[in-house]
Parts: sequence; C-alpha cells; structure tokens
Amino acid sequence: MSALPRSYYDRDTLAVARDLLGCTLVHDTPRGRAAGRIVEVEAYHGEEDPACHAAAGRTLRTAPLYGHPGFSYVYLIYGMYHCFNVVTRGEGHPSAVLVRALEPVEGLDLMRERRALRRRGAGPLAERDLANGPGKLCAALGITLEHNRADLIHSPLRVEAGAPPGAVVWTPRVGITVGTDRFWRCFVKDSTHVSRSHLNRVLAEVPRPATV
DNA sequence: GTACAGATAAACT
DNA sequence: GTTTATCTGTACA
Repeated sequence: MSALPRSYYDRDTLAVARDLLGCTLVHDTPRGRAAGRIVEVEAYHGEEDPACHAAAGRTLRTAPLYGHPGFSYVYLIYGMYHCFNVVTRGEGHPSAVLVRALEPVEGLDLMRERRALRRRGAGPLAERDLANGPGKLCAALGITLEHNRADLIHSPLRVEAGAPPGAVVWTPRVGITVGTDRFWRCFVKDSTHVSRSHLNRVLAEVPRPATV
C-alpha cells in the first residue's frame, strides 16, 4: 500500500474530509507500525471560518495551513494533547482536515503501551478507547509536534486508500465556541469508534454541505 | 449512564 | 497574562 498522492489533498476541503473516511492513517516507527481506519474528521476552512486557526491570520503556528497540501499540521492543545491535521487545497488557501478518530487496525499493543503512559491508575484500555478522539489517536500513533509540517506523501507518517464507508453523518464541529453553524464534522454512521458518542444522538444530521 | 474540575505548555496579545 | 479544534478521574444517578 502506498500513500495517497498530493493531488488527493489539493481539492475542496469538505470533499477531502469526506473521502478520508475509510482510509488508513499509518505511522511506521522503530518500535513498529501502528495504523487505524479513519472514522471521524472535521474540516477547517480558510480565514473566513471563525473556528479555523487561520482566522487569526498567518502566524508562526498557523504557517503550515498556508503551505502545500498533503503536509501535516500538528499542534499542542490544552498543554497536554496533540491534534493531527492534513493540509488541503493549494498554497495560500489555509485549510485542513482534523482527524478525530480511528478504528485501530494494526499495532494494537503498541497503541496500548503509548496510551497507557498518559494514564495514572486505571486498568487496561478497551480497543475502542485507544484512538476514539483527536488527542488519543495522536498518543496511540506517537504523533507529536516533531511531526508538524511532515510531508505525508514521503514520510513514515502517511494516509493510504481504504474501503469507502457506508453511510456518513455531518454535524457541527466539536469543542469550539464559534462557527458552530457549519456542519463540517463528518463521521461513519455505524462506527463504534467515533469520539464523544454521547453527543451524537442529539446533534442534527444534514446532507453533505455545499463545497467550499 | 451524565456532570464537573483540573491538568499543563505553546502561541499569541 | 490569556487562550486553547482534550482527556481523565471522581462523584452521583
């Protein structure tokens, strides 16, 4: 299996978000391979999207969003967790897709080890809790700030094609206080590996939004 | 099952 | 000094 080509990411951000569902996020390291099927994503699009980090303009932190498609944008959130994005569209159009949840496929033991490092007491983690959140999947795959601005086409960190999912659902994005009117979160409807499952029932479902 | 407090550091004002 | 695209343990139903 090879990485998705750069042209895949140089498209409408919502289309890329939708199409990434069912693909596999893979990270090869000296400790082994960890991989998971992408089941939940969010689109962040342009300086006019108030929830996009680029809404604050181009800074040291947001520079990757303005760069080439097919590169990563990783940042630290709440001082403890990392969030992994893939940059979409051409240079100068600051937009990206946040990967929010994976269904573990390969390297489950490695994922469990990495995740356990972050927990205090606690028993063994259930398979569904390994990567069902943006911070969790970064921990499980060993993604840190050093993977910011990585070229996902030529890197141990990459996205590979996978079987398209069945029905998908679009809802407002999670964890933000602005831009909640845009239904730019997308997840595999039947997946048991989606984040914040307790919210999913009350959120409205809409057809695929217009392209951006 | 739901609700809440607290952890913790980089970037930005 | 403030903000933050989160997660976890504890408390309670």
